[in-house]
Amino acid sequence: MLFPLKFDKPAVRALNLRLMTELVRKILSEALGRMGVSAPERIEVEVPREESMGDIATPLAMSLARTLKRPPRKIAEEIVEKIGAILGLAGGAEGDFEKIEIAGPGYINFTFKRESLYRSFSGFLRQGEAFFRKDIGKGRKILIEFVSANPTGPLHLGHGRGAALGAALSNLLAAAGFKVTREYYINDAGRQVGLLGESVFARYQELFGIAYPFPEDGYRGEYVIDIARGIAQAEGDRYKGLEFASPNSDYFANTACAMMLAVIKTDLEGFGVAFDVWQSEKELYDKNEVPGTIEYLSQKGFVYEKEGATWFKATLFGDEKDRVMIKSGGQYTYFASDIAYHKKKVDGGFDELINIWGADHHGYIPRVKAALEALGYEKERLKVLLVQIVSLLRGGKPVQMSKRAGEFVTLREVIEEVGADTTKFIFLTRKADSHLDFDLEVAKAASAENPVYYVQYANARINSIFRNAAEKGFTVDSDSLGRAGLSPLSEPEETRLIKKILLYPAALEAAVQAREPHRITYYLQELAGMFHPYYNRHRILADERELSLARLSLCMGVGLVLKDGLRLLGVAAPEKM
RNA sequence: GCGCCUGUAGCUCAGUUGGAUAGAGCAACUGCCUUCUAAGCAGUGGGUCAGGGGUUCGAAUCCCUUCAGGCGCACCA
Repeated sequence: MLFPLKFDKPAVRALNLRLMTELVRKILSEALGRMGVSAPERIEVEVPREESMGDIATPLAMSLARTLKRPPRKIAEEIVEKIGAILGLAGGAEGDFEKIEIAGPGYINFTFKRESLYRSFSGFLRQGEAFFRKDIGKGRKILIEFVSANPTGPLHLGHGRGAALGAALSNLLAAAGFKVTREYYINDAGRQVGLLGESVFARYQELFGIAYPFPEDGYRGEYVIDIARGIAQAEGDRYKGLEFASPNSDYFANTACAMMLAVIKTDLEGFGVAFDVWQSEKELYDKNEVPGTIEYLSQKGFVYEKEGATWFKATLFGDEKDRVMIKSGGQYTYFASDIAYHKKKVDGGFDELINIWGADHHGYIPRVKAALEALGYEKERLKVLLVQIVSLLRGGKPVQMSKRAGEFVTLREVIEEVGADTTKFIFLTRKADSHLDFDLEVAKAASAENPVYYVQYANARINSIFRNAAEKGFTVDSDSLGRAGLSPLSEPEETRLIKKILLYPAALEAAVQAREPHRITYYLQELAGMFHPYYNRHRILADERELSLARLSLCMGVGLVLKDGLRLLGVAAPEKM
């Protein structure tokens, strides 16, 4: 069943390249229909590398060559012929295309008329943000869990990478019509917090001159002493000389954990990363959700006892071995609470769960997915994004970090040294699963040539132009500029910029679908990389008023996209630099 | 030993989900500020897409294999 072709609808007429690709798809699909060929589910279209190859191209004829058993160019010819007939019928629509031609091994290249591009661009200025947005999510609920660092120490650089990615991805998905919940899971139960508590307890005793044996695997960082001081300040010497046992041990563990968490929250705030929910692991125990979940799995027959421990039959769901939930000593494993946690997530009515984990946890994925499946959910519902290790360098040399001695460079220190925007931008110029070398000297000393400044500077320049334009009596807002005539724009760079801007929604969509914010980063660099040379070659505020107005419109478009993109990445867009 | 990630220009990395002649930024060299911000611009050089096989009209992209780096293979978190 073919859709009705109505090209003169404003929705198609006045929109952007993304819709233009849809227009091309529709035409192609219709052409195939008339040839008696069933169209593929998704007709491939792409932006050709060379400008001379048109604005949009499709390798459709080539991919059909096999099934039709005919030469690609012959197929292309027939498609183009049908398109000619369709456009003739549709009336007015042919006005959008400058030419449609066959090239290379069988590409069909579409070139839009310049006026058509200009019309779309003006529409964009008047529409504003609505132009960028496509409702891809349609209200689907996504829970995105990230950072979730143990509250036993300060955040380090790797956490920062996860934070930057999670925040940007959340922004991106929310902008695309998903209902996003940002969540931090706090591992505030179990052995590690106890160990933190004991470490603090030992330092506390030291403050009063009492030698308390420091726990074997204790936390040796400087911050432990800070916490001990804090407690000494609040409570004085009332714990002096006591044993580390309940209820004192609980007090120290909980207090240390709470204080550490407060530091983490402050650091994340300083990094510009916010969460909607802080989910406590301890709360899962307090509300009996961990034993409850095990019981639930047990009723389904996925649990057994062996050698005094309680096991989950993970192998039934594709994991390589079964996993312990309750140790023979009676304690729950981390995995046990994790099952309960993920049950809570899916029970919350989320259509999709995204976890951002450090790559060193990748071996953990099959068992969590297995647990989800045992709970009755498709494992596809959970998507785990692995963030690779960040190697911290200074001047090309690795910065020594000894976890044993508790010496490591924290996220806060890096932010203080190189700045939050730069740090985020560097994280977001890599895809998550590639290793990342973070060189402090490069990030900082090269700040003049840092890519983040390159992008921000383009926006600052545009704002500077606007200030000057306002002084000269131009009305500088997107609505009035959206009504300016664009026909004075005759430079090839100007058309190129307009096409790039019209491509922004497609870039967003690709980033959303792939769940990869770094695509936005690259897009912005490309856009800025087109604007700076243009600015350098042509005066925006030219002698003729009409030309100035048209160029101001162009600048407005560039600025709007830059600001929107930076905002999604969580990076500032200063008006002056 | 098994599993996952990575390998693209001297360095750091992209590469639109299999398409046309593989890109950018650094670094190197040469130029450009009395005109809207030089955190900028113009120009030059730079490649066995780790190696080898395969799949097909077409491969950096998919499959197999070898090599190299990283990370996992707990009744740890």
